[in-house]
Amino acid sequence: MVPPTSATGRRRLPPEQRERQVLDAAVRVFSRVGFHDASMDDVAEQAGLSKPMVYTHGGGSKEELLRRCIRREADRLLTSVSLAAGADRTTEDRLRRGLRAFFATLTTHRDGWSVLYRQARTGTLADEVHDARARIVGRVADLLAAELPGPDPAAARALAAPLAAGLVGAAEGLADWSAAGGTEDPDALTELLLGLVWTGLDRLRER
Amino acid sequence: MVPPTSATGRRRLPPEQRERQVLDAAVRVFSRVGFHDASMDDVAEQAGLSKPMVYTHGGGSKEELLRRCIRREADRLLTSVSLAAGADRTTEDRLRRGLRAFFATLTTHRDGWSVLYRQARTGTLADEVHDARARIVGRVADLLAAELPGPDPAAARALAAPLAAGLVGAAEGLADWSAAGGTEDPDALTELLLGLVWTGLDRLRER
Amino acid sequence: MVPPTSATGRRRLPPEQRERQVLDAAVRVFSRVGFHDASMDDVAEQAGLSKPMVYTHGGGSKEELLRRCIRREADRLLTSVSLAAGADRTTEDRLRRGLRAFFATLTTHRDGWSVLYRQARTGTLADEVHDARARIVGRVADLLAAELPGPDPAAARALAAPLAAGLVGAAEGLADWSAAGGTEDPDALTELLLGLVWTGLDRLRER
Amino acid sequence: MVPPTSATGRRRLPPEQRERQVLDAAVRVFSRVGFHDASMDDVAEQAGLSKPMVYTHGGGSKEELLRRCIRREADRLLTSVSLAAGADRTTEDRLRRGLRAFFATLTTHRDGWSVLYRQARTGTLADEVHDARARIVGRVADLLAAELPGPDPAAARALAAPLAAGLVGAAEGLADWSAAGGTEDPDALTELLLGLVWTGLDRLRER
DNA sequence: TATGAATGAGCATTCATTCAT
DNA sequence: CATGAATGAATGCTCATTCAT
Repeated sequence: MVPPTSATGRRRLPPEQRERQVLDAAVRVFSRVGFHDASMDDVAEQAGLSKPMVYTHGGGSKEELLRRCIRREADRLLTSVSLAAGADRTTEDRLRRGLRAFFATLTTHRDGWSVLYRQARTGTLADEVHDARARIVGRVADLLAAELPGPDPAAARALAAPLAAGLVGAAEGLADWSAAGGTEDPDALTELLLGLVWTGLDRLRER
Repeated sequence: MVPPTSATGRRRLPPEQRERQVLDAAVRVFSRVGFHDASMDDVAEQAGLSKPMVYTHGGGSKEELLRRCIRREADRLLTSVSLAAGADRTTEDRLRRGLRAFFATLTTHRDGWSVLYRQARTGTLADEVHDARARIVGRVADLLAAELPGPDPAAARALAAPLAAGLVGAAEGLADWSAAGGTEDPDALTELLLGLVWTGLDRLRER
Repeated sequence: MVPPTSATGRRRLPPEQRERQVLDAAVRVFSRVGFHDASMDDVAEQAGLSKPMVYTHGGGSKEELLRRCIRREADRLLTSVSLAAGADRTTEDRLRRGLRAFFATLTTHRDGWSVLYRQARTGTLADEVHDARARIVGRVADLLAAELPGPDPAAARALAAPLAAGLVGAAEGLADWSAAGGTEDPDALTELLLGLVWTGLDRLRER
Repeated sequence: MVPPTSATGRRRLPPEQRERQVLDAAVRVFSRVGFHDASMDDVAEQAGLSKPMVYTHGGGSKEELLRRCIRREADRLLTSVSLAAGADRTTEDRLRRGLRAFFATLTTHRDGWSVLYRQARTGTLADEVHDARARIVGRVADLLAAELPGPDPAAARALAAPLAAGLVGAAEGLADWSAAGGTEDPDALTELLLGLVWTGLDRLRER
């Protein structure tokens, strides 16, 4: 009469846990073989569930499943960076802490990073990815805008937007370099990026 | 009696023109709907050719077709940047000219850029894309290494590599911002990026 | 409330029945239009199933499907002949009964015979067919070798092999003749063949 | 002004030679990879001609090309056997000589034999192959009918038909055995077959 | 005449998705 | 709730065949 509480915990899990189970599997599979080359069977197998379960708890379609993966990973990254950059004194410190959180999250959740940055940058889901990245860039832009001097906040915001885009792009570039064999130490990556964008190449070369 | 010299040019073209025709169509289609969601029928239709022509002049498989697209667009970008950055006096000038060429090429060949940077970052062709980007980053690293002072060239190279990765990433981020509604003026983009990486955020904010 | 037990039996059948269903259809289609000219669509339609079912229960590829057909039909023939020839007294009787079973099986399963003897005698599957036929010839050779006198069993085997090849070939030739309008009566066919190979043309003509 | 009489003899051959060239190539290619797996490109390449030439001189379609190959090889075999069996005294001698010619032709023209006996025994061309073989069987039946005693020629013919079918089948079976590693000596093959069908297994085992 | 170049049409195979249980 | 079994719809690729030269 007691429901089987086997090691796998097969039966009767609350929906939230099921969704997490499904998303975890999806993120892992998508990051490994790529969204298009991954089959729903693969996801189901990775999750240890049947395919209909994946559909039930994954949004009902493969595309929606990826969408949810992207959202979750973007949120994770955003939250992490926001929290870290939150309450420090100097701009440089806030930048440093934010970047460190960025790199640390990447390193810890490589699968999520891969789903967020390598999948589906064209096609139907391009917008989703674009939005996810835009949120991050926007948050960084907020940060920068608050620091840029001048009487006109609108002008500061207008300048901050492309700077944030470049800054985040630079971080991504460094992340790629890291993944391709560069250091994985978040602190080192952070200092490299600060050297580039904070100090400026100009002064860097005079060192 | 006049041979059909119509715009479509249905019959009897030299192989080089055919290949260009096929690659042009492929780049366009791949950039619009994405490699995986694009069918060879789509490419053929876009090219105004039959599918066998696409196979004959496109390398024999869909994957090889994308490979050739990637190579062509990477070469285009690399050549453009290399030529522009070539023979100027100051480092800043060379950086400025190189960046300007980078942004100008992107703006002029948005489809190619998309194929190069947004397709196939996972799966079998990931390496091809990675190599293409690595060549560009490598070229930038050469440029930077030559400018960095210090007695040890190896150390300069070691520092230049991540800086180049970050620099190119920043350029890509700005390119995204440009595509998403920011300015398309190569000069403006260049100055933005120079402000970020050359001058440094530090001094930028003191302005 | 009654589950659909219609003749077509569309849903939920045990795998064995499905496999039989698929193989039956394949044998029929292959024998009618030939392996190469038959499409998997044809097989699916003949089976009253969807194409994926044919792949699932037919081995996963067209070639493997034919392979399984060949094996099944060869087994059927071999079993039938072996059982019949088994335990009789005189050599002539055993030969007669074996031949009778051979012809009876052919007549009853013309499609299977066609798949076994007329498909794929070239190409990748030639070996499979060759092996299937060789097993039959080998069994007949065993039979003959046991009857041939002489002290040296190896020599008997060496002589039996080509004789068996000829004997089976003669049976096949008669089967063709039968299919082309000759009698289909297994007994009559058997006597004809016995007259040829047992009595010998020599004495036949003296009758 | 003189036409190029290069080693390959490329230009301006009489149609008959062209047809032979094409058929030779086709027989070779078909026998090597099988009719269905052979492409017209393969045939053209083997012939050292362009594909349109193959169409022009090969009957206009792949199927017709095979048809002509089959006919030619069947004629070759039939002529050879008929000539050999023609004018001898005893039945046994005529049978022996005919068989010898049969085996000799097989051995000498394995490609032709393969085209005749292994290709297209199902599908559209089955009839063609069947007819070719039937002509051979019919000729043998004529031979046998003339030798069978009895007052009624029709009865003799009726008996001769299945016997001939069996006899030719036996020869084919031996030919297969020969190709699979048995002796290739026509005389040995002939004696084996004579032992089987002329003397009879009955007396063979008393030896 | 002889051919390089072009295509229409077909076919094996794979999955995302959904019932019947 | 959970699933094994089933399928509709695509898609990559090939090849016999035919023009334009």
